[in-house]
Amino acid sequence: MKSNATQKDVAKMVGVSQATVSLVLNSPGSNSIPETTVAKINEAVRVLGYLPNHMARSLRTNQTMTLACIVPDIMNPYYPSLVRGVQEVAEAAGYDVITVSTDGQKERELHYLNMALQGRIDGAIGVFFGLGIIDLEPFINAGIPIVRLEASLKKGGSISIDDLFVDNCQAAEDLTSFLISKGHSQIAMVAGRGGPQSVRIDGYCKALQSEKLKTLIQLDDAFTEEGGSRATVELLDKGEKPTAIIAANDLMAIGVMHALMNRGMSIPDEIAVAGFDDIPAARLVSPSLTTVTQFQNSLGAQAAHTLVERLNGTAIGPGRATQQPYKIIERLST
Amino acid sequence: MKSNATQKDVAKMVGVSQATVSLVLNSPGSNSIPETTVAKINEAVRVLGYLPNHMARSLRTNQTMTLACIVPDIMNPYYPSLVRGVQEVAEAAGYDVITVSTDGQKERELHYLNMALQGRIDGAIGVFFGLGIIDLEPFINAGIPIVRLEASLKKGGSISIDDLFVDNCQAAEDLTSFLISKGHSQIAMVAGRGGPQSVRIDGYCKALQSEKLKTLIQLDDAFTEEGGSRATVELLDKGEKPTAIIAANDLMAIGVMHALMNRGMSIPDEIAVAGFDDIPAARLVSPSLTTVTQFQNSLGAQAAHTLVERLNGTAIGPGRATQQPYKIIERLST
DNA sequence: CTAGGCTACTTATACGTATTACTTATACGT
DNA sequence: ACGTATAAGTAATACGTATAAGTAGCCTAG
Repeated sequence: MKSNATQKDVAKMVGVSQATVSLVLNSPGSNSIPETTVAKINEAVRVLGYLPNHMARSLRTNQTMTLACIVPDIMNPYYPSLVRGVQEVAEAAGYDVITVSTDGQKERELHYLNMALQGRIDGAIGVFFGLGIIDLEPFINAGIPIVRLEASLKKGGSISIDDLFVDNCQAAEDLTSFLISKGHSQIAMVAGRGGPQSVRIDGYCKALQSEKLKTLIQLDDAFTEEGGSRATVELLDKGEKPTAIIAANDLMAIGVMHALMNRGMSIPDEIAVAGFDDIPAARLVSPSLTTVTQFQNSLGAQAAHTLVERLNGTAIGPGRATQQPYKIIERLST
Repeated sequence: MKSNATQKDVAKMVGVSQATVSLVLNSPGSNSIPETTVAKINEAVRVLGYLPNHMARSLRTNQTMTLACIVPDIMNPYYPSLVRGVQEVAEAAGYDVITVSTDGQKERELHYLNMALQGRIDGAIGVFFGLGIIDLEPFINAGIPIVRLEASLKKGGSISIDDLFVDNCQAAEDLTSFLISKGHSQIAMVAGRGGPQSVRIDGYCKALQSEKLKTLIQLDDAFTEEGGSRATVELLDKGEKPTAIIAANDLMAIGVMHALMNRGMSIPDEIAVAGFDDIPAARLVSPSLTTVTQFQNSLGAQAAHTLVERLNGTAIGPGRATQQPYKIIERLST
């Protein structure tokens, strides 16, 4: 079915040609069509409930007014507010947003980027785990703007891409220093193995080394609550007695808290805990979790802004890597 | 830019007509084109990196292979897993999914549904706060399948729409009965004013009345953690001494827990707390929260399944309202 | 030896729009 | 009265695809 009125129908009703209808609809005011005809066309549009066919228009103009927002997993509590930020800015600029989850798989990341080559989207904002800059090059070369969100400054070489990055190394260093300033000297780190956020471990080490304190890192395979719990149990069973634990993300931090509470340790009196990301649950747990926010909502908004500027030609020239802010949110767990 | 190879380019390279290329690409095997030609075409497709232009194809076929998933707010922790469920099934069936947030505003809900009339999507799955069945009728009549997710059985009258609903009234009754069976007789309910989940209050009342117990309802404007806290404080300040509190959703329940802990009350020993929705934070708080899951992931999958069946004609006939399961998840807060 | 049938295609058209190039009628200045 | 400028449109075309309808050549049955 889906039988909508077309410009032809509108034209027939008014008694003009389809071209005239298109003219009136697309250049409001600035053409030679008199008020009376414009009014008649608008009335017919209203009566017939005419809506432009998006596919036809896109085919003609080669513009879809649609962006892709590509994230690893929409169920990961870090991402929804990022997505929301993208949507807000994009829609204000007249773009619709397709949000997709890739599970960090390279092939799925590629699949969605290929939508651009199929003419389905005009550009993309993405957190890519699988794809490197080399994989993105064909898209850039094809003139498809991509804004990448990264956990650290990436050197793109000669390839021109817009990167938004939060300096997670520095953030981890700051968080660690913050704990040192609170009087802690035995600070452990609990993290997942590999992953794009391993720079957080680097920052942690840097802060401790500059104070000549010793590092204590416990890894687990999973970046989840369970992973955090498991790592903490292992740590304690080794006989370690840190006065503070930094987890590589909030989910792990909450796992750390659970493990500690199970051992009857009180937070923050006996031991402090801090995480990364400021997921919604961070302020909901007891005690509320000290963490580092990356202002995901603004980050998404900024990304969309950058992409839209590329698309409408406001921004030209080579891609730029711009640093985005982070902030330690002190709560009751420290 | 976006200069891709077209079927015409492929045809030219092989030395056949564009129609032949289309034929080969769309009816694999079942036509009169010999193996050798097919092979040559496929090779040219590979060499040129041909990808079908989605807009042109959609214009021609009047199918977009894209669905909309319309939710009030992707940042609300209830929705991501629903969305994920939709995506999984839809993509397996060859459909892409556009996820959008409406903030429950009628106009935005309409805006996104209008994408269907513009030929951008083939169908929609939605949680509609603003739109009633009357508003959806034009879409149904236009042959656009919509699957609606509801918190209770809605009578659609003569209008044929597919509804998936979880009997929230019964769920609330069950949850209340569950607490009664645990020995509670003073059970309060904390809820937001209005909202589509007010049926949960009905279920709560029903359970208590059938046991001749008295109801105690405290309302607040916000369905949030703050709302839950505020309502709890008010309740306690009135001198009420419930032994259990049911909140209208998990966020409020967590607010309730915070308020109680601030008063030095221990959960669940002095007072039990339960919520609805099983958001990710529910198992992360301490004590972990007893709640009611609606199996959002399966719910989304089921919705997508229903929609796909409508789209490919597997399911015909009038719309059906089908009940979906829920389950009480007992955790440590009760 | 010819009608019919098959193979392997090709030609032509339509989807709904945006846009360029063109046309007709009127108005205007001289 | 004539040439030109302007107003108010129209006609034609292209975007890339799917598909219905057609065709040329060959083969086989009768």
